[in-house]
Amino acid sequence: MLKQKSDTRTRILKTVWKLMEENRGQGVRMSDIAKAAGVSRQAVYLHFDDRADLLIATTHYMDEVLGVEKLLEPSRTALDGESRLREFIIAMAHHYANIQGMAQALLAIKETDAEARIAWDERMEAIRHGCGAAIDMIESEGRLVQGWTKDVATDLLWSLLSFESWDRLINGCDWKNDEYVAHVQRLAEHGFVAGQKDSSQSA
Amino acid sequence: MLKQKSDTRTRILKTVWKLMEENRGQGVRMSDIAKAAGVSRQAVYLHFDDRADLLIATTHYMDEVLGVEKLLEPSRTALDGESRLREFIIAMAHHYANIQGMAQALLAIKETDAEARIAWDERMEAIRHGCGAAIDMIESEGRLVQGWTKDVATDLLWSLLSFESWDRLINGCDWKNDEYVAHVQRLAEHGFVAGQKDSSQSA
DNA sequence: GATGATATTGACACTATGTCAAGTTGCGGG
DNA sequence: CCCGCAACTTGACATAGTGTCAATATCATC
Repeated sequence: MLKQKSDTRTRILKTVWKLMEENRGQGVRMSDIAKAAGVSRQAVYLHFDDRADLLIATTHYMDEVLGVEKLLEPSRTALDGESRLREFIIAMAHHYANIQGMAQALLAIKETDAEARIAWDERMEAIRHGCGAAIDMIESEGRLVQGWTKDVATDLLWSLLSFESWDRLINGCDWKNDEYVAHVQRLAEHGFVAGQKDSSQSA
Repeated sequence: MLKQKSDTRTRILKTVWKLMEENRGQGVRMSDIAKAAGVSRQAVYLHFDDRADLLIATTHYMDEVLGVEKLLEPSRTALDGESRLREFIIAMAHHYANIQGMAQALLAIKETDAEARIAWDERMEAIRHGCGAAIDMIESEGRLVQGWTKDVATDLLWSLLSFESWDRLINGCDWKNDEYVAHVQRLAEHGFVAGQKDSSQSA
């Protein structure tokens, strides 16, 4: 691995991103990446340890470019738990749409590569944290539907908002991303937020 | 591929099952299977076209042994939509616990193998059908929470009851299977079934 | 014009899948 | 008894993709 953040390095990262999006993360070989980036296959190994390292570096690059922090801001600055939850779902939906191909690729190699698994799990943990923050806020307002523990509600919400879930609904059920947002918001609010403006059968 | 349902064939299938459970579906090679079954590696190819074919055959064998039909009976014979949903969730939870390792293995190869993908999708479709049946029944009783389409509710429930979701909650969040059943039932009923005995804030 | 970092080229080792051909074992029927 | 078939073994081989290594080329810059 070379030290500097060279031009070539960035070009490789951009290429990986592009190829992963084009091929939904599947069947992209090291040689494909090299060729598309206009370098030799070995040049890739000059900059990255191995395939896993390359993919992980790409996700970091994407985070940087996409500005994940900024994406989550509306959720973090929300004034009440319900809107925090709503905004978080919006943010996740957009984010997943951006990282789709790479996520699928990472998801695949994490089965066989320990480092990739760690990288993936870290990300999942971050999302879980976001879920937890929303649930905590809802609970602190006394609006968590009775019967839920904060932990249990967080786990369930986390599962509902997982990439796999998004992928199934978007690519398996052909939902549009705004449908995903609307429906998942509805289910999450029904399931976890008490005291909504009607919407259940009580009217 | 040989014709008869020989002893060896069954022994191989049992071995695959066992190894998949032991290793959570990961890193099980054709040679491992052969060795554990006490046959040569080539004997495996005498009975099965390739790895994908073998794994798919194993799932069929498991279905047969586990009696999937019987497992779903309580759900299918339920008298109302709400209990149909509850029973379906119980059945899925048990089933997932039984097929865990194999499911993970299939999940992995379906990315690269078209036939495996088809086999997996078929199973998913069957589960979706079960979700749809419960939702239909709930809707026909006029108890589907307002705002849902049958299709949308089915998709969401299907996603909630996916193997990936179960796996995340059981192996990622360390839930016990009865916790899974209880919590997922609760969320599903809150989300989709109107007119429950209170449980929301209206009291 | 030597130095060091960057890149190329081609050869190679490794792993796992799947294929092929030749040989073995066991068993039932003529 | 032995023919022949089916099931199985053995060992060699092709292939695909990853990762490694060594020798060489390019080029800026001091």
